Amino acid sequence: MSQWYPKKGKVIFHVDMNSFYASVEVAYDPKLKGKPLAIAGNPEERKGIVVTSSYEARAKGVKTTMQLWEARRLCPELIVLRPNFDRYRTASKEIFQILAGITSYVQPVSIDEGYMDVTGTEKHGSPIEIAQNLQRKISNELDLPCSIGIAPNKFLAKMASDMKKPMGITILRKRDINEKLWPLKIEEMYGVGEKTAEKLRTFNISTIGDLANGDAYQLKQLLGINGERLQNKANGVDMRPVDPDAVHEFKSIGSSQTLAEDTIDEAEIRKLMHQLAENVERRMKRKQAAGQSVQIMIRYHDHKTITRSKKLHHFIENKSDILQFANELFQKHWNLEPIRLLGITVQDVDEKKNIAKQLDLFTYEQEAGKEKLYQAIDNLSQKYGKDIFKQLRNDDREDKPRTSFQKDFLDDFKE
DNA sequence: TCTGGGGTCCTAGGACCC
DNA sequence: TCTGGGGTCCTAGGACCC
Repeated sequence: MSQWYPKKGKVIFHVDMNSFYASVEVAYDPKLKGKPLAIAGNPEERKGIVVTSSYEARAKGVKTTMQLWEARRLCPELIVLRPNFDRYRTASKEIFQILAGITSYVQPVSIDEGYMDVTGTEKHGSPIEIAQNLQRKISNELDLPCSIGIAPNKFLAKMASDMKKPMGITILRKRDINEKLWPLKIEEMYGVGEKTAEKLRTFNISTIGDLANGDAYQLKQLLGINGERLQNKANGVDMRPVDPDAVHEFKSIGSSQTLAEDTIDEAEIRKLMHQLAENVERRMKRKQAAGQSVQIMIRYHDHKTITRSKKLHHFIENKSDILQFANELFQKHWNLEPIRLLGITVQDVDEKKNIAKQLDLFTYEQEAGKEKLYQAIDNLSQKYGKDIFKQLRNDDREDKPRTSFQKDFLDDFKE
């Protein structure tokens, strides 16, 4: 005899560490417990802004991104520490190891938060019991507080974890959204920032409920594909799976820095470019990665920011290569006005083991040697008109059979 | 005083190919 | 010949998140 079962949905957790950097510092030095604490950039320079603060500091009005001098004015007894990223990375690894004790479907989304798909893990208890145990374990073993949202999908879990802090556990079922989600102001919705909230307000949409029940066609006109997605989420619909591999699919690695003072001094700029290229190289090495385009970012004195990038024909990973292409872009595009910030990012990045799969090793080596040639062809084509040379280059890229002219040219050129 | 630094995803125009 | 449409790649910028 067949029996009807309600189709069971998924159970998704969103685990969110509470004021993570500050909490790690307190766990590391318990004397800080109960005191107003802020983690901030260099207080001597203008980048001295609050990155995170303890709840004691928040009670005095200290907020993330606040200028340090302002935070100190609000809270004179504020203890300020510089960030210690190695410490935070270590704590993060330990947290995710604890989560992995329940299921392998864990997707870290940043250093201090992640999703879990705990569907079918009944042997560890009911969802609420699992959440309580995780929270207790992270607190007992690492002395770190977290909030956990429990829901049928990622979006609702994310919104739920935000509802009770610190050390909260919140369940947000589909049938609860009308009461718990819809009254929230639209800017509290994950994925809605200042600009989008502003646009939505012109449509008289000021709560998540307004968005859920808004005109789908109008929303699409206003926000494109994002309008559709946001409205679905507002209605509790989000099909994105928890993807444990997403963390390995990083796409860019960059480093940028605001200067102590705006500058046009080329020696100083060169020094900073070196530093940035070195940072990028170090982080690429750590991830065993290489990338296929280079982007620079220049922020001028007036805050105007430009990005310029170049796609390469081969993968790069070393400081010298990164610096070379970054410098070329910089020379070409700097308008000689005072610079406030510089950045270098390598894009189209992948782990080297994956690249080796795409390209056999022979090709990989060969590609590296071709870059100079391509560069020269680019130059020549600018000088003599581009058609013949462009064709030449495209044919070469695509490994089409070459005409004898092209072959001769290439051979000539190599010598 | 003009908010740091690390990211992801989307859009839109131009070039180019079919 | 200027006549259309579709698709992909590259580049630059914008919005958003932690």
